[in-house]
Amino acid sequence: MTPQRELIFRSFFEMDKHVSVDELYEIVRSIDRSIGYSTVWRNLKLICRVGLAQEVSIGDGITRYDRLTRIPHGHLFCLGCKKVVEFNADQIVGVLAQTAIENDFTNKGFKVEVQGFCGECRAKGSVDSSETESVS
Amino acid sequence: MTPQRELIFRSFFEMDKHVSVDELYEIVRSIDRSIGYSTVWRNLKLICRVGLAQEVSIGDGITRYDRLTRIPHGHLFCLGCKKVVEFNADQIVGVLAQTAIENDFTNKGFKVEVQGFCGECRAKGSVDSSETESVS
DNA sequence: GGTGAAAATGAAAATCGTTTTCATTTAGCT
DNA sequence: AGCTAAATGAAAACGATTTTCATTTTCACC
Repeated sequence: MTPQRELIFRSFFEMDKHVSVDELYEIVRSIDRSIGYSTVWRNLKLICRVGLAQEVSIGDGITRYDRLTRIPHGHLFCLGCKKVVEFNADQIVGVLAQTAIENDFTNKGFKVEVQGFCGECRAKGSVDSSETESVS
Repeated sequence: MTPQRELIFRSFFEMDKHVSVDELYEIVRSIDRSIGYSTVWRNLKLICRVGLAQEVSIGDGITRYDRLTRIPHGHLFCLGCKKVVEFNADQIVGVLAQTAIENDFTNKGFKVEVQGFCGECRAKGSVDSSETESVS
């Protein structure tokens, strides 16, 4: 356990939101100026590999890292301000587990994401009306 | 409506799986050798913009395009062979809609993805046991 | 407390999918 | 047919991710 790794791990698990490599890089850099970008990247990958986080893409080309808790949750993703709100997915996991079984899959994880606009963005009028109701 | 666009649209909507730009490019190219990559890319973006498809990322860095039907569905994604199986998500949309309302979001779409291993991959033993149960 | 092998780091470069640019062609309207 | 806006194709630009490699550090073992 190098001091760099310790700092990266600590910083990551203290976050209350999904960070990108750049974001975490800036954070650890404010504490230790000498840490390299690739070290941050490699350690985030490591955290994923050992199952403590997972990569999430919200469509803007930037990979973010979502700390995995024992509490199943999904994400509400605001198309306006890019805010991410987590919600409890207890009701959904059962359905998904059943679905996996029915399709002869072993379930190793899931992602549930709802895209939309939050109240603030609706109030600000930053709602792109060209967005169509979509269904995956 | 240019002939290139028509070919790209037709080809895309005939597909029964999610295609990447490269895949669709190869397909239309086997019919019209002169079509450019950027034309395929632009038309896929266009299809998304008008709400007939949506981009999906399954974590391998390649964006695929999922034709939108009126039938809500989720995806079972095999970590072994990368196969994607769709499943009906009727049971889940209600929960998600309710969740959106509770969080003051207007629901514009959703994604439900289950990662795991399909029966074939389990039989072939191509199951990476380092994969941990994960929960988003 | 040394010692050596394996692992981790930092800087830079490579990679590769995506996106833009721009000159040219084409479609669609009158 | 003539005009304008839109679409196309080739190439270049872009940018996040990933690899390379020389150097440093950790850690197990003596």
